[in-house]
Amino acid sequence: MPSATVEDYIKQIYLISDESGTKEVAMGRVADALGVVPGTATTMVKALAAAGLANYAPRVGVSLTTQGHVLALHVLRRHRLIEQFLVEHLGYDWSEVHEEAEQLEHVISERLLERMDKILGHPTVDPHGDPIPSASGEMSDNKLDSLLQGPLKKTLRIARIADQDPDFLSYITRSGLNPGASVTITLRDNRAESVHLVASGQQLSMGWGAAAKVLVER
Amino acid sequence: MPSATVEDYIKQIYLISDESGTKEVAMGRVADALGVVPGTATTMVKALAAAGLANYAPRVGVSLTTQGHVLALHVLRRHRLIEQFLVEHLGYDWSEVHEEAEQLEHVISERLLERMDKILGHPTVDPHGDPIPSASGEMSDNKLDSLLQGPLKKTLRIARIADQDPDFLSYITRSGLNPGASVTITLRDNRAESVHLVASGQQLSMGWGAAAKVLVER
DNA sequence: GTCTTTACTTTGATTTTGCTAAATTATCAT
DNA sequence: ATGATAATTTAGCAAAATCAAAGTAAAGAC
Repeated sequence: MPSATVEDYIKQIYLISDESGTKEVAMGRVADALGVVPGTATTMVKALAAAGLANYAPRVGVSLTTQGHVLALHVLRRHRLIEQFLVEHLGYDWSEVHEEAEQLEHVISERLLERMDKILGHPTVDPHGDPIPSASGEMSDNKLDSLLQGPLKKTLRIARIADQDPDFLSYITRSGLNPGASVTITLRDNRAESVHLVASGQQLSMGWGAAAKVLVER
Repeated sequence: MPSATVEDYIKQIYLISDESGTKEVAMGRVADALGVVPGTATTMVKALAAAGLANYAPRVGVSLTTQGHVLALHVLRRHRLIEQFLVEHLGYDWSEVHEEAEQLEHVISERLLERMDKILGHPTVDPHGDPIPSASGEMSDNKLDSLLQGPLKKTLRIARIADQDPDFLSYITRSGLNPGASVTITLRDNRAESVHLVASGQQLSMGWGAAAKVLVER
């Protein structure tokens, strides 16, 4: 069985690759994501390659093999199902589930995972709106617009918040921008790099950095 | 934070001490319980002593300090609450919860533990009838008779099965001797070292080894 | 086209954790 | 006292994961 550290590396490589849209992930980004010095990442990624989980090209980056991809989706499935379970059945707030899931994802058994899945009714997204891979490794990847791309003056639905930081998430909650809530983009100001919104009757504005993390649909 | 291994050592020392009724636990028993050679146990127990969790007297044995005792009860609380939760809320059979809890007990957060406790209604025993220490470290220790000591021809209630082996537990289930079930001891045969019972209308008999693990009350 | 910056790799070492094997020593029962 | 049993000591291994620091390569600056 892969160690918790290996699972974390694979997961991060997957997430970075997915987010950036590139197959190869630069070592620097891996090192950053794992909070280690670059040399450590290089060493570890070589080990992943030796274990058949990744392809490593020096000075280019790392990509996942089929096997690595499968593992990444398994880890993500565990993580997100746990988050969903904590919110649905343990009374957790969605802003506080990440840390707990981070630990549990490495020790939970297949059996427990599938029981949770069944009890939850085979959910396809977690509390943040992140898609949950199926047991067979499929995952919906409908491309969503962020508040930076979505149309103005239309009623949109918050589909996903692409950040796990509790502070940011509770700001989102306070602003009435939880997944599922409705929002209308009233104005985008390119000079000020800000977006103006109306959500649950309230007017508010946010900078581009934050707006990019709020994904909407419809 | 103590490692999973440290927690396992402390837990086992507690359990052996509790079961044998002696404060000091011989190193051999520790080594056996943890599945290591005696030298390993000696080294580890010295480390526990250095960490203030145990008192170690060479050639005598190991006992827990107050701190170690507190830790042991915490670990036991986690383990047993998890077992109870798996049975009550995840549809686990009581014979299969032990392994899962063994893993989870080392990573679950205090917060999650207390949520589970609350949702379960602050149970005082787990699915095997083992008492669950309270958050403040108290634990009921009503001395129970086993089938070897209980009175003959009285209706007794199964209170606890003092074994975690899935095989044994599913034998218990098949025999209708789950915790909570009623049983009557009809005969004890000292020559044959056997006990004869009636449980849920069925007659059965078991040897002393097995009978000692079935604890009854009333 | 050389230079410099930045990113990455290499090397060598360390730390932590847990373990074993084998030799030695103490304890206890007879 | 003697021998058996149990525990201890010592020395050492091995895996996992890390860092510091020196070296190298590639890319853009000029």
